[in-house]
Amino acid sequence: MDAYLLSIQPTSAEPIYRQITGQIRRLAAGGQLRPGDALPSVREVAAAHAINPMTVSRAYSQLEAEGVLVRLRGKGMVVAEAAAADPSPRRWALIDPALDAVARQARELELPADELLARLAQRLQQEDSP
Amino acid sequence: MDAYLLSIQPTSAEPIYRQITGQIRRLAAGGQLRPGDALPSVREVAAAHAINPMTVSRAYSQLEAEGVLVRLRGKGMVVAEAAAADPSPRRWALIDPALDAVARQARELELPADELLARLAQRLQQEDSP
Amino acid sequence: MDAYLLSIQPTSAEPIYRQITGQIRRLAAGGQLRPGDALPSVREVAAAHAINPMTVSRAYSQLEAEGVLVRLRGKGMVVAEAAAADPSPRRWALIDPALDAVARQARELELPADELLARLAQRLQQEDSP
Amino acid sequence: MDAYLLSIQPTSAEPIYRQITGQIRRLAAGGQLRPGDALPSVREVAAAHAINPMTVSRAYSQLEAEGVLVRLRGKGMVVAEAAAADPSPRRWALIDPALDAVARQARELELPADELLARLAQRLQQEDSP
DNA sequence: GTGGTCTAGACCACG
DNA sequence: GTGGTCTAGACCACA
Repeated sequence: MDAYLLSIQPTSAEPIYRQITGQIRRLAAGGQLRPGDALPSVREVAAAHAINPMTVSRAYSQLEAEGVLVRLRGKGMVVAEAAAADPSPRRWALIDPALDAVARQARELELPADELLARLAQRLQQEDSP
Repeated sequence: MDAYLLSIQPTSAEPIYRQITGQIRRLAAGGQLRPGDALPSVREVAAAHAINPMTVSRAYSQLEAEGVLVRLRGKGMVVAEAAAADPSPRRWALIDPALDAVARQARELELPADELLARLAQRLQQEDSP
Repeated sequence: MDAYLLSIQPTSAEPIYRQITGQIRRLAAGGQLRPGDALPSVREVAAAHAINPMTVSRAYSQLEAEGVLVRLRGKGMVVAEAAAADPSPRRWALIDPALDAVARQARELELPADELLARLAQRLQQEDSP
Repeated sequence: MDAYLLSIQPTSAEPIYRQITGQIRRLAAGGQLRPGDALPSVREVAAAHAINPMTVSRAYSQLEAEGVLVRLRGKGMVVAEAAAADPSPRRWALIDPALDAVARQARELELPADELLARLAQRLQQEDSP
């Protein structure tokens, strides 16, 4: 995995270390990161995104505690065997909160369901191609 | 408006005051809160949800600064005249970030677009009826 | 809970933050810390043991991620409802690794079982009284 | 001594080189490794457990520095004459820290002494037979 | 008052 | 080379 594949937005309200954990967690659950795949080193990620190594280290440590990554001493972090692509139900569980939030906000804004779905469909297509 | 119409989850990652401002802002933008409508008093909201009155007050003050609410001496806060239901484009802008997040997460999880849309559609229906 | 009830040994091979997490985890599992009990603030613990607040904060955050503690915004950390005293089997699971280590080392050292048990029994009594 | 008699767990929290030094030190103190006994070569151990030869070499060097092993040119490492089975008091000293840890954890978990001793006794028996 | 986050820099442990 | 740990200090967000 390339350090630049992570998308870090330092200005976001979401803490940097949480952006990292969330993305890696989802990439592993979705199968784009497979058991045994090596992750970019803490220093690589830190340099690539101009952030502090400890911030990256914190994210990796948390993923290790969750069982998503395992530490190979002296070699770095790799995706854990136990973190093979999640079965469908567990993957949906990871996106459920975001879907709930969208539905609630749409109801509060009284936005029509059909157009909402159309807008989401458009985004899903756009991001598929590139 | 009834104090209990607000949905507050103290354990959520989203700060309490932001849950309040977000919901009121969207209810006003969507037209469910109309100019002149009275809001529950700070004490009512605080008591109803067992949260700190200062937190509610802070949310109201921020909405006042935004022009969504106005403070009527002795009567409390009411929805501002200028906060009539937003035209469509501005309303969509309020939900765009949440849509972006869903699309990005779905791509990372490699979730199929059709089922994702079906799941969202289901939630939109469910929440419409009750 | 008093900040001084934690036993911190800065010279130990075990990292400080792990000493904290281990002790709190076991005290909650054993019922000496009950759901709702407040923990000493990060700053209190740091001052009491002359360690860096961030070290304490790191331990608390990890316990929150595990579900042992919950954060009450602006108030501090309390023991989670879900962290009521563990049933017996789960508590034993927490000490199993240490028991395994003792048994393995005793076998390697060819130490007699009866005297080993006697020595452990003695320690268990000593620590019970004070 | 056979290379496979060492029990190495690369994922353990205990560093690999320390697993090696600890086991050999205890086997020598307990008399299962006697002065003059040959140890498996660095390459054998490394191959048998799929670990880095440097790690094994480092463990051996440390044991040599302690006087547990001696390096015989062309023959490899053998147990030192001075490393005859330790007298009882010194052997107990090697297991004391582990006993202390068990006692402390048991107290924090509020586990009953009698059952704890029973569980340890069971492990000591089980591991004696095979 | 509470905890959260990040930085900068140091030192260590491991392979 | 790898990650781990800790410190010191700053600033922020929340209640």
